Amino acid sequence: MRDKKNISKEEKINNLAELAKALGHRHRIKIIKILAELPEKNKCMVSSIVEELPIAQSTVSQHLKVLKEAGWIEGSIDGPRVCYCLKEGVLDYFKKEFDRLLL
Amino acid sequence: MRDKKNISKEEKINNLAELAKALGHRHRIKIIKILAELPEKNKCMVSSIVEELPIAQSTVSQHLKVLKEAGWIEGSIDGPRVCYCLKEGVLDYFKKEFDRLLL
DNA sequence: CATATTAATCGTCTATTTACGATTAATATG
DNA sequence: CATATTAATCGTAAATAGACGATTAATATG
Repeated sequence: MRDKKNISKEEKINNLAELAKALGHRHRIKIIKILAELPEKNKCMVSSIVEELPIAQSTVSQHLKVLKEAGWIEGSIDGPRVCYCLKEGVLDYFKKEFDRLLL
Repeated sequence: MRDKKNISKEEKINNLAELAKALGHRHRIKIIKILAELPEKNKCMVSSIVEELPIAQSTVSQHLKVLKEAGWIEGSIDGPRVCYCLKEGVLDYFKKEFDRLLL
């Protein structure tokens, strides 16, 4: 989900596939869920996410990278911390693309 | 998406993850698209799907297996042919679960 | 019954994914 | 400045995924 404008149908399929693939792991769904449940516009630091998952910090970091590269989340630096949040509108974007492609 | 009733939240996450993971490949999205665009209640034989994809028959067969096991599609035997269709209501089911879990 | 058609499965190869601990880099703090 | 905190990256191991051609199994058909 790099750029939403001017992309071909084929690219839309690749796009949706990449988003779906990134969604396709229980720990990553959990991460998205955590971020989706944050109060409006809030961000969540990595250590909080790590606490909520039964896997190592380095593994969480890898999952965050997958989600970021697919376009689900974005991070920002806050001192020695890094905070993540869902990309604006990404839940709707995913559903919309799913609909447009398959319904 | 084996059984939609009486499953825990954790199982719902696994469920959604499995559906999303199966959706997360361009050729499998194409297959779902082909089946989604069939006239009401129609089925599509494997050879037709193979024709529409740039990969070998055996590979298509593997993708169909992934989609079937995740609960996206079902197959029925018709003479020497096998015909597939989307599982009834699966597109809505996926969207509903996505919403329930993440919105 | 022999042959053709159709699709699943097998065996194999290569690439990717998922996990971990260890290390590194960046920033805060005493 | 030395140390602590935080998160990314590295290296690695094991498992899974995705592709192929060859084979198999099941059913139709001449």
